Amino acid sequence: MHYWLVKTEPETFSWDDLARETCTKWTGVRNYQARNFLREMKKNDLVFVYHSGTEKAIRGIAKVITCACVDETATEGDWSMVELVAVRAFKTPVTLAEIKQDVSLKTMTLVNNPRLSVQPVTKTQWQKCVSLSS
DNA sequence: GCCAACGTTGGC
DNA sequence: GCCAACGTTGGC
Repeated sequence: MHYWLVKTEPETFSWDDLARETCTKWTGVRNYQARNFLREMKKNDLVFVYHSGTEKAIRGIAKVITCACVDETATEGDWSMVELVAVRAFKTPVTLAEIKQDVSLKTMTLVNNPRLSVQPVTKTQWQKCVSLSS
């Protein structure tokens, strides 16, 4: 059981879009590091969904329903996607500002490498963020 | 294989 | 709108 965080620009694809669908193909990742993390995802792993841009907050939790397979939207190269389903929205989104303020979350990849679109989250970080969200 | 130039992302 | 950080590209 592993924990992850995926980023999305809400103008392009938002948490609400995800929540509306029963199965979302998480396509379009075109970065090797991010792709390799996608490939490590296993069915039932849990995933924070983060909005970049003006919001800069984790909006909710999704679940991996099928692990990595070929991203059919890629016209060239060797890219992967997973399928996700929304589990629940956060009552209170956890903002980047809050995360940066919290000493125990300073090591989150979101803080240290904000450009990475798929990132691992430790169990400790996961639980802390969940506790901030209610 | 190195590195400069360039493009993209994302926070501020 | 700006800029820092990072990744990619291409010339050598």
